[in-house]
Amino acid sequence: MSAALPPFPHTEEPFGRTELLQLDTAAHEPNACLRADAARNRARLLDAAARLVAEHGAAGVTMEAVAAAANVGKGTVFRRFGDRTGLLTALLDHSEKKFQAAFLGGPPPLGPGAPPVERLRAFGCAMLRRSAEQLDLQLAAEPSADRRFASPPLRVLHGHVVLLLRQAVPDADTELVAHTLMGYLNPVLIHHLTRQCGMPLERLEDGWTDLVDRVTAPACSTPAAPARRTSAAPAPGVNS
Amino acid sequence: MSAALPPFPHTEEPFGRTELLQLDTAAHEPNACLRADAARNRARLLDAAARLVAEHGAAGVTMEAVAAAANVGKGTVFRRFGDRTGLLTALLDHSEKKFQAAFLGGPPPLGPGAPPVERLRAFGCAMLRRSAEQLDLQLAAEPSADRRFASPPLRVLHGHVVLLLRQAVPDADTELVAHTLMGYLNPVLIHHLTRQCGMPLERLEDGWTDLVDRVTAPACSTPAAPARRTSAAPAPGVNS
DNA sequence: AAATTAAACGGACCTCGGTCCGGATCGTTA
DNA sequence: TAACGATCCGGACCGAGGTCCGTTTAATTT
Repeated sequence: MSAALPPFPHTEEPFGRTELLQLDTAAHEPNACLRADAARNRARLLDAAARLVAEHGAAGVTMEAVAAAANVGKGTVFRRFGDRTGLLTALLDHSEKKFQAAFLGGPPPLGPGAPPVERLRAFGCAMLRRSAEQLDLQLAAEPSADRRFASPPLRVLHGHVVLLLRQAVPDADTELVAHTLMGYLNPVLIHHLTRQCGMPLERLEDGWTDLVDRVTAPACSTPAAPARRTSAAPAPGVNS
Repeated sequence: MSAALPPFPHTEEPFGRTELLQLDTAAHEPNACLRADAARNRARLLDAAARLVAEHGAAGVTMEAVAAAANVGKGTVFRRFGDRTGLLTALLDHSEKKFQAAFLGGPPPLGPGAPPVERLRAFGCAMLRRSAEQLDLQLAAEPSADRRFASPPLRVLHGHVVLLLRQAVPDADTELVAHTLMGYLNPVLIHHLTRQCGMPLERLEDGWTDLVDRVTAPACSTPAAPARRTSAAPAPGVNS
């Protein structure tokens, strides 16, 4: 119906189908097999974009402005990054990679070594703090609807949480619980709570640890939980 | 910095500052004190929009198209509804009102009369089902960032959940927990899970009741919950 | 080194959301 | 009913995202 053939053959796959959990470095290592000029322009563009963001904030990152500032045609920007969110995402990529490395292989309590529940706590707090900076960029990069949850970075994060949850609360629909947890860390929500409602970040962090505790608490005889047809199975559809 | 004076004096307040919880009917009753021609055009526009949505889906609702279909100038559309999301929101308004009435004053288990936890369960399931239809419209009406959480409809929903939570789990930062719960019901997430991952709605419903149970479970000695500086107080900042 | 081809380039062009403002209308007051 | 001010109307206009397609260029083959 709408599955248009790629208008640009080699657009930086806005959101490829990275298979499950694994550092998505390889698939995303940028200047890998790019033609020389392409790589050069990519660098120029990213550089220009960063400059613009520094000068005029995320809102100042106009596709035309970036193109101009990089001495490059508008079409080139779209070819490389697909669309605006693609460009912004690429800008955030560096910080993203660092964070992934931290909770996948770094030292405890974020990385492996600590008990799952504790890692969950650390995970959320780290994300909250990371979002506190970068908030404007993250908001601007927020893709509407579809891609939002399909994006590789989010998939990695989600997958990580699922893994930890499976250890902490095996008897649960971890997929769904993970989405709940991740929802709490949604930049849009964080923005609303901190910037619009004026909540201090500490309160959000407390809320997070409390949430983790509640969600991972042993099911100690909930009073009346009628007819729960809990289907905690891996699920039929394409997971994510 | 950006607080522009209203370009249009009488634009249907996209998102007014309705004070706290209360059926926002009064404040929003549409054709109230509108000039005759304005009211007439408002009706025409809404009608045209509905027609377009029926014919071409939510994506077909272009501001220009609506204006044309209603035999009205483009500016008029913006004057009345502020922007695209305002128009879409107005379209969803009817269903919204019905739903609000149902859980605020309707029969149990949705309305008052049942125990809080049970009402919470019903609430989520009802929302899930309501979203299942209307999904495309809701997605299209989704305002980006800012207004997302400031919108009166969402405030009412959120407020309701807060109220129920205060009864069910007095010792908790209900504000935050409510946001968590509402996050689970986010149309974008529902869309992803049902349409993109192919999860059956039933699974989401099970997930909801399970979530409610976990979150409202009595705090029965969580193993090791170190140094939780739980500040469950009404909170300093502007609540929402 | 010349030929070949896949990919990259660039900018004209389109669409759509949103703004502006001169002129038409409504509702009211005298 | 005549005049007046507040409100509304409409469509020209603007900026930004996104597409197209003819041209240029980097890599590979002969």
